[in-house]
Amino acid sequence: MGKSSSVEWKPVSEDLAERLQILADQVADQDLADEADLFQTNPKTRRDALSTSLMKTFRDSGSKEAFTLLYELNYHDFQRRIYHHLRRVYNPVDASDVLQEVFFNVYRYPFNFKPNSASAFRNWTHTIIRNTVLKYSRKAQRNRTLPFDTPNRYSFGDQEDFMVQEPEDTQAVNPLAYTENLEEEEAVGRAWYLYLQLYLEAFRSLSPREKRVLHLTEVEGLPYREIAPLVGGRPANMKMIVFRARQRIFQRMKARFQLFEGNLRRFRRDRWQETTPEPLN
DNA sequence: AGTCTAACTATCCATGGATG
DNA sequence: CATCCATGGATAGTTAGACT
Repeated sequence: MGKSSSVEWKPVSEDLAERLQILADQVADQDLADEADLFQTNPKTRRDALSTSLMKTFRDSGSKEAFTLLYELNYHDFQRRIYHHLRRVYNPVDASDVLQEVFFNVYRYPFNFKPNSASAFRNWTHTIIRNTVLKYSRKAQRNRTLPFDTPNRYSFGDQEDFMVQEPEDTQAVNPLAYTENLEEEEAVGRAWYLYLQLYLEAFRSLSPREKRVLHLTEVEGLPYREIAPLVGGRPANMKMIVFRARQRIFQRMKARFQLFEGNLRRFRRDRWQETTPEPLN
């Protein structure tokens, strides 16, 4: 059962009922039409259920109007819930940034939403709000942290003052750091490319069935119960195929890395011997 | 040796009752 | 009423033993 907010809901647009009706007709969703009617008679208790319906519509159809309506219906309540979470956070966080990020996440990950109850939207967004507040709080914490050896208190004669911890200037560009980052990026890029090459080589050594199951699991993201009928077998068996395939890939990559390391050591030793002059007797 | 199955553990997430 | 927290369901990951 949904815990609808006690905060008075204020209609953002006067033609809400009409817009809901048009949307329900457009996507031919009777459930949405019904929820829109119930909401008209009792906006206080039916907002969660209507939002759940709208979110389902947005997830399935990608309708921008559905998302706009979701925003209009919920942003007051979201703001209130964000402020509630921020009360327990010590670092300075901008509530409007969090609100924006929360709606951005709703927009970006609609496929994560599972409308299995009327309060599904409320519960789902509760988690998003909490996690977003935590994320911003941690970020603020990091930006306020000083190195261990930085004095946070200094004195002038008999006067003492505490150093004000200012947020870092994220816009500032340090040339040395910029060059280091560039070199680091290139090194990471090369390592990643090598890693992918070895993975591909190991993947090719798998049986066609193993390749298919691994692809369906890791690329398509299907659960085992959906993969089982596609390739034949039971879900438990799919687990084992994936488990074994990953083990094989790991073993093969490990062997190749060891070979690679051995060759590198030999190469370095040979070069050292070539370039080092004979000791004088 | 390779494959399948069942059983167990770990983790995530939604839910609903308890609490202040 | 808002929030906390224990609980249970769903799913993934792992292990062990039976089977071919």
